[in-house]
Amino acid sequence: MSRLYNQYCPVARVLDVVGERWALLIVRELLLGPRRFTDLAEGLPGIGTSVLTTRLKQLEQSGLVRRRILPAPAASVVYELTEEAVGLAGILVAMARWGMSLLGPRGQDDQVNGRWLVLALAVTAPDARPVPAGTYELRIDDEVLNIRALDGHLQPSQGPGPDPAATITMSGDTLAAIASGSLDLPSSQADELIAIDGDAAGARRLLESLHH
Amino acid sequence: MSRLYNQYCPVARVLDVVGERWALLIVRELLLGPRRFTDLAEGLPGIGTSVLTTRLKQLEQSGLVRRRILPAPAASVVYELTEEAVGLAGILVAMARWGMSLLGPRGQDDQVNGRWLVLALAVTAPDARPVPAGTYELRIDDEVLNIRALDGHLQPSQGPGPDPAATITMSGDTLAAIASGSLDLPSSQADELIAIDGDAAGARRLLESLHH
DNA sequence: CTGCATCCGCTTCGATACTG
DNA sequence: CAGTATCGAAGCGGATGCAG
Repeated sequence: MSRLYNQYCPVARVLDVVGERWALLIVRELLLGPRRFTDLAEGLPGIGTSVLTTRLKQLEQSGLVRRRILPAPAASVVYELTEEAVGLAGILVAMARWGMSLLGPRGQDDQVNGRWLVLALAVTAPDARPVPAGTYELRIDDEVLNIRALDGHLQPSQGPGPDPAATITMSGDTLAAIASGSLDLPSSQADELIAIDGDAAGARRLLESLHH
Repeated sequence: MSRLYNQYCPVARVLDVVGERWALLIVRELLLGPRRFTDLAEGLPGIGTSVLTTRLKQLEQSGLVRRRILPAPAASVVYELTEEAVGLAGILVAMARWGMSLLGPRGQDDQVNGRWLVLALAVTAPDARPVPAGTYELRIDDEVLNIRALDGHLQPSQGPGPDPAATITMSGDTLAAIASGSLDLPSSQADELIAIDGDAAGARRLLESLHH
């Protein structure tokens, strides 16, 4: 078991469960949908597989993560959040919102990942101009994600979007550049780096909300 | 510097700054007002003074905590949250809300502290029946705290309340018993353990919201 | 190939003792 | 009171090994 604070305090109890290194980032990875062990390891550079194993076991024991074996023919193991863990989303959202102010310019050795920034996008968008309702599919570095927009609220998840209003293709580097503000969105440079198929206006509105 | 994740992700950036052990609990302690080094150490059982020193330096360097020397005649050192850190309150609130479901019955060796539960009180109250507006002073184990209620929102802070509508005196154990549900509030047993001076109805309403 | 377990060098933590 | 010094124990990161 992890080292406990032994405090009768709700905040301390949360930290008992997800306060150790990597734990909340694992939850972040699973927020967009189930993932396999190696996918998680890849999305968490530097974690070390033994720590990942330990954390997954701890999270499973805490009832936050479920280990599930996909039905044939896949037959592989995936990890997914339980219903208990959906409450954690509120914490992640609060962290992501405040963290946007800490993001600053992209550091020398900062890794970039499409799912991280899609999450950031979904969290910051409600503060910006509303995005037209619909599903937007994002293809970022060979990863396919989607965001469902409904009355100002944005729900991100992994996989192709069902009946997308627009499909946006770009690199993670480009998305990071938008987030950092180093790439202006209404620019010819941006048009070269971003391919939009479908509702271009809505897609632009979505991306604009990442940096405002 | 602390070990960084090196991810261009708002959540990871937050964890870079407050993700290490004890960091968020230090912020929790400071949420109710400035505190001295030894007060912090006392409110964080098991921390070890060298870790506390390290964390305070890191938080100061991150611009979240300010080290201030009180004017004469006190002339002692206090630590307080900066304006940057107020955004952290949203994270703590999200954690406290979700953490209430993890709280459960009080464990064998769970420490109890008035400020922790006052924080819990302030966070859960908006979900319950509204508390009449006004300031409520809480005296818990020789610690004096207060909660300002205004249209459903509760703002806790340390020290005596200005012009309190009611003064509530009780032990931390009693407050924990209410939170855990092991002590029913409208009961003769509770009346013996809780002393209310002033607006008893409002005070009861406040305490009721801790367990609903 | 995936999903770990094991080992090792290093860092961090917890606890206590000590100092201006 | 406000820390610094110290030291054993625990945890982490990286590499490697290996079974299904």
